[in-house]
Amino acid sequence: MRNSSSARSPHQAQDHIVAERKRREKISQQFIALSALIPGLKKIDKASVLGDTIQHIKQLQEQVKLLEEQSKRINAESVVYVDKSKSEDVSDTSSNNVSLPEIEARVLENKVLIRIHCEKQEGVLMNILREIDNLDLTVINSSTLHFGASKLDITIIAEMDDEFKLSVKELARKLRVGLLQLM
Amino acid sequence: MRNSSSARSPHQAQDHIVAERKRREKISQQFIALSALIPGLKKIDKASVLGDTIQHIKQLQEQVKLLEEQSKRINAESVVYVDKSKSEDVSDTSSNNVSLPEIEARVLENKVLIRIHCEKQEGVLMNILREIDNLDLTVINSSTLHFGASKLDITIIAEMDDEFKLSVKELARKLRVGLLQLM
DNA sequence: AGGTACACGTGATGC
DNA sequence: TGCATCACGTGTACC
Repeated sequence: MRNSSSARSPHQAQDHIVAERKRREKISQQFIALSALIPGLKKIDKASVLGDTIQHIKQLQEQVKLLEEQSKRINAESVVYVDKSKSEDVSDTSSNNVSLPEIEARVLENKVLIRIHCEKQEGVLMNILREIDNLDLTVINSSTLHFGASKLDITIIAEMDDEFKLSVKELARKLRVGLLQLM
Repeated sequence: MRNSSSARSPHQAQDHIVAERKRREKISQQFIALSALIPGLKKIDKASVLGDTIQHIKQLQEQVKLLEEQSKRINAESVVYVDKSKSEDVSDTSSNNVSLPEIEARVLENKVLIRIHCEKQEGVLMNILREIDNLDLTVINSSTLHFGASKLDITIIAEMDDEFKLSVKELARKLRVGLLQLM
């Protein structure tokens, strides 16, 4: 109604205007602030800001969910737990009980550390050493520890010739190939 | 000006009104959609929605950043390559400096294998053994190999008392806590 | 009552 | 010329 229920004294009307101005200003500022948080925002009209914000939030939430799942996986119980949560998934649901050997290789300058965690078996060490020899590595030190009744934990420190350096990946792969065929 | 520069024919004026209505409706809908994405939102006025959205986005972005860093750490930090045919990417672009010790624990029946790969340092072995003693473990065998000039690779086989069994996770965690405070 | 919040119609501006 | 977007003042409703 033009002027029935809403009677307002002049100062009230002015207050109203000012208040509304302030409200708009606040919202406007937040739109600006929000825009700054949305990457790759080209149009800055309200609808676009809101739309892109919605998309961005969805994307972020999805990403967080994924990363957290991954994080859970890592911290989940496995037979092997490596500190720094840097772990290899060893939990093998589909695997057969005849556990395959685990082979790990590290390279430091021209030295290489090779570690094999495997089933106790006749002649394993010899085969490993032969394999290492094939790779032109010189053994500097080695240790063979018996773990329980059935497992062996072998660690070897070796030296690489300068003219024949390998990446850790290649190394582990070659060792695996060499070892698997005799198990 | 009341009616100088802005002359509008009746249907134009009506179009204007309708268009504006549509625009407002769109924005309004997006506010609703946005509200649904913000957890723990109590007030639903525009200012609050925008404010909480801003906060939520910041929080999400922070979280993503953290998780991604952690993820990088996990996938990159080490030069370790474990077999199981699952290739680890070893490429380390953002590698960090002072490598923390890597602690690994395995449990087999009442035996436990503990392996620590860390910087060469005075008294490391003693501290480890003390820590192991604190955990009521009995050392059966151990090996300390020097890897290059700066690294140590220590492997220990120990026995757990039946009445004090630990999970590998607890074990590694306790060892880490015990070790980190002296590095 | 006094404060807060909203939707509306309207004039202005920029492509 | 139109079309889209905005800020404004205003009426209204809720507590």
